[in-house]
Amino acid sequence: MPKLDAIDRKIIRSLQEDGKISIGELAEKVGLSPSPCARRVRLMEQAGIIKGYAAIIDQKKVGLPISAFASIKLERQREEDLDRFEDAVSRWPEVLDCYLMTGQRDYLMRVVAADLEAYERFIKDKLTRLDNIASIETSFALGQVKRAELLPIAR
Amino acid sequence: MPKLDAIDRKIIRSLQEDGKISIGELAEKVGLSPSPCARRVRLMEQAGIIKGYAAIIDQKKVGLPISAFASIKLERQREEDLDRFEDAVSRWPEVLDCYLMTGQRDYLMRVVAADLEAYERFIKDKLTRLDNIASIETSFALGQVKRAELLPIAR
DNA sequence: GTTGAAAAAGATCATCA
DNA sequence: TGATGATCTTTTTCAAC
Repeated sequence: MPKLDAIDRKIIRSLQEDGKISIGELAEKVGLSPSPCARRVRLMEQAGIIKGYAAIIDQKKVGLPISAFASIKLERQREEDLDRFEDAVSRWPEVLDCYLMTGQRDYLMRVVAADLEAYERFIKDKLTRLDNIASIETSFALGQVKRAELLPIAR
Repeated sequence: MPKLDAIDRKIIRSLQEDGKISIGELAEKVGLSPSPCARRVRLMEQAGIIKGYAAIIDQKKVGLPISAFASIKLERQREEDLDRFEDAVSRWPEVLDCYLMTGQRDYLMRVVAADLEAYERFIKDKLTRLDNIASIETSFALGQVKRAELLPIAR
């Protein structure tokens, strides 16, 4: 894994703020000429540091105002039980974020939905269909205060 | 606010999967010629449906392996108390996600950090400096199972 | 909404320092 | 690792249909 220097970090920062910035502009921002700048970007893409580029969409404006957080406890926590659960989660498009947690609960996931009914359908038709679920606790978000893409990387 | 038809939704879907796809390729994918396709993208950008474009960065690979979830309860919940809290959150780069919640806890936020010490510093130097914090409960993520950008929009 | 063409901007690559 | 310059691709912006 290549080490990141100050210029790499500047590049990452700029690309998180604007993924569509041109190489020329980016190069100018970080104090390089376009070629070496493009080379650094390519290397970071290949190394998986830059995983990809995405348009950021307003959830509400596309009819998905609900974010529900579900805390999930499994009955068994062997490696293969976790893998099976994680495979399922990866396939469900309603689950936007999912973390394996320390402490009481095993997983914390954020599920988006058009309304409460759609969320209930997700729980009933998908989540509870898995054997191995010990408990589910849901809290709903009243609003998104922040969802940032910009990681707090040292300058 | 313009209504989204099936083609708009396809465009959104493609742009979430690859924010850097060219207009030509995108047009082909959604079954349009480039000009109207570019126009639809521009309109959705202006309407704020597409909020922007960002590079997706691997948190671990840039030295930020810790994700901590902090549940926060405020002492007072008047409009202005919430606003003040949300302003602070918006300014703190360590907080990547933050939601206003129903139920017992007022806010749920995800804080990223290089290590536990950095997280503690965030809590001590920033979060607890706010008056109006009644309680903080932290759980740590052992790993990120999923963080998707692709919203589950009806086809 | 489509097509086609021309102008402008951007990406890429070989090469040299 | 960075700079330069030639080349090739893509985007944008028109017009006309």
